[in-house]
Amino acid sequence: MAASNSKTGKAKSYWLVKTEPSTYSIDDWEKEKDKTTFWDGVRNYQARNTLRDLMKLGDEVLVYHSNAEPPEIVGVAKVVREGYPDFTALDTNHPHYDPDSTSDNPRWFMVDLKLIKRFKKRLSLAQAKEINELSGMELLRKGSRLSVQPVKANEFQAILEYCS
DNA sequence: GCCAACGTTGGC
DNA sequence: GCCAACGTTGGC
Repeated sequence: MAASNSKTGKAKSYWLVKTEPSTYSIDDWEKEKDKTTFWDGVRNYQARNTLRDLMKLGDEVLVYHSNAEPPEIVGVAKVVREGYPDFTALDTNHPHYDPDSTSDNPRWFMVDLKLIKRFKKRLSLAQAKEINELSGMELLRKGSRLSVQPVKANEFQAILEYCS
């Protein structure tokens, strides 16, 4: 039986988000009030659509450190607020400001995520490549750059098992 | 630091 | 609508 989402009763979905630890790491996240943060700054349409339309309350999200040594999956978060306009795109003083996004017609979206697990045993990209179950993972696709991406239930499960 | 892969822009 | 040029991502 598939895990169900406690809020909607529908099947839970799984995702992965990337962050560069030199900018925002899981340690920074840990210090947030209620371990909750808004996932701003995504400026890619496919990822935007995921944030706006697909990520639902209670969905679980792998946290990945990109541009890191080593690059690795470091924990799990969950969606605590569904898609809403990314206000940093509307703020002229913000580095993520986008003049083409307006409050009437917002172009970029974000969700709120709460950190729920820090892996004691992290899964590096190199290690992930050794796990058969993960061979089809979007993260492992050559040239994959999507910063918000879907994860299959069996992939999520395999990663949890490895990291616990 | 290098560079392959990718998404976006803009001339035509 | 094509596609070259460009900027960015992100592993190595």
